[in-house]
Amino acid sequence: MALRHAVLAALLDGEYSGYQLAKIFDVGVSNFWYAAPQQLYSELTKLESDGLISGRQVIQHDRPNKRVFTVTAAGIDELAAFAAATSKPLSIRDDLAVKVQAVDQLDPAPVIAQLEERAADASAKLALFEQTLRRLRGDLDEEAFLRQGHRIGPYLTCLGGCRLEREIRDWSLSTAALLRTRLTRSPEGVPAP
Amino acid sequence: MALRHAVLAALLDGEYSGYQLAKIFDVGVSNFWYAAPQQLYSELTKLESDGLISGRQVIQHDRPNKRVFTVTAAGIDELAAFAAATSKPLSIRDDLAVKVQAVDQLDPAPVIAQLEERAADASAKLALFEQTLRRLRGDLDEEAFLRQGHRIGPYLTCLGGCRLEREIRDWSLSTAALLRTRLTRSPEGVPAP
DNA sequence: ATAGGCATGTAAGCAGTTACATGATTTA
DNA sequence: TAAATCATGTAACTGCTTACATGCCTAT
Repeated sequence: MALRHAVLAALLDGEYSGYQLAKIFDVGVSNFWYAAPQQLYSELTKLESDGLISGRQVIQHDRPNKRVFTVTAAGIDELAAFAAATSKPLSIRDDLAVKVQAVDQLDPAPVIAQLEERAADASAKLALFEQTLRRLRGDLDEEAFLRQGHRIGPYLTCLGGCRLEREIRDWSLSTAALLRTRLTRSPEGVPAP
Repeated sequence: MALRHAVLAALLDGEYSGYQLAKIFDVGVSNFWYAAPQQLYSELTKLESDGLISGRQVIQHDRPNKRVFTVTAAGIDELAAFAAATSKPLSIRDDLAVKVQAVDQLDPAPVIAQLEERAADASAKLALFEQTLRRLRGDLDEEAFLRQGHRIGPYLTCLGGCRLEREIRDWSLSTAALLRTRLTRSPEGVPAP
């Protein structure tokens, strides 16, 4: 049970099809849960047969038809039970950090390049999240929205996503810059360990 | 191929046994890779039979004997190839964020409690990482160490871990505080969506 | 026509989690 | 003597990733 609740939470925002959810989960639902399309299609099937969501066919004329899903009362109950239970610790897995960890015994050039890419990706994601925040709060400013708005959950998680992306961007840039400096200071072969 | 390289990178710091690695990976190796003990024991077996690490028995009199491992030349090659290849995107999975996302339709009390726990955990982890930083840089200040030190990889990833934990702590605290405020303002039942 | 976005799946394989199992030694 | 720490595994299961497969509609 893992994706299950993330999908239920995402469907609280409204009706979505598997394809639409795939796009949402591709950016990671405000950064805290990634899922591949294939996972979603099979999870939706299971959730529906468990009665936690219900699907509805939408006929489209300009493009292929789709099935959109809504959370049922049983689905809300499931979410409530999940929220009350203890959480698994946050899990992070990062290839690039492994490379940085080992960078002293390795050619730093590809690591630097990847850090710079990562920074660019983080900037793009940050921009996306900030746009989402503006969309969610509408005319209100942030403080007013957080005080008065209904449905602030997605806003709060998106704020978390922004924080994270900012740190990733800054860490990646400063790490890349530092490794570059060391490169030029010891042009040929850093002293072997 | 996933844990593989994280283990190799961790073993660059020196010889470790499965049990010692388990403790390192339990905090998440500066936060970027978590692994359960059972994973490590089986991964170490595989890595050794692939010739990427080599084990050595250490006889201990005060406690059970252990086997410690070192990265072989082939292991370094493997890491180099890994570092040069493109990275998988950073992956995050966070139960608690799912709960926050859904918090509008749920009882917020347990979510608030968990956010506060999370903040406390993050503070503790931050303190631990800052201690690691001091240990790694020894007498030098950070700037000097980063300029002159050999083996700065673990320091850099640990800096990343600190950034992350700080954000987690602050986000958790401000989110918990906000949800509390809304609780007291609408004591009985937030208007149903 | 062909590339790209929309839309939904199946199947196989690999990685990660949970539960179980064992045993020595040290500290309270 | 009971709990905690050190030390290492096996087995079963679940969840995630990768590869493959299909087909519609729109824009170029």
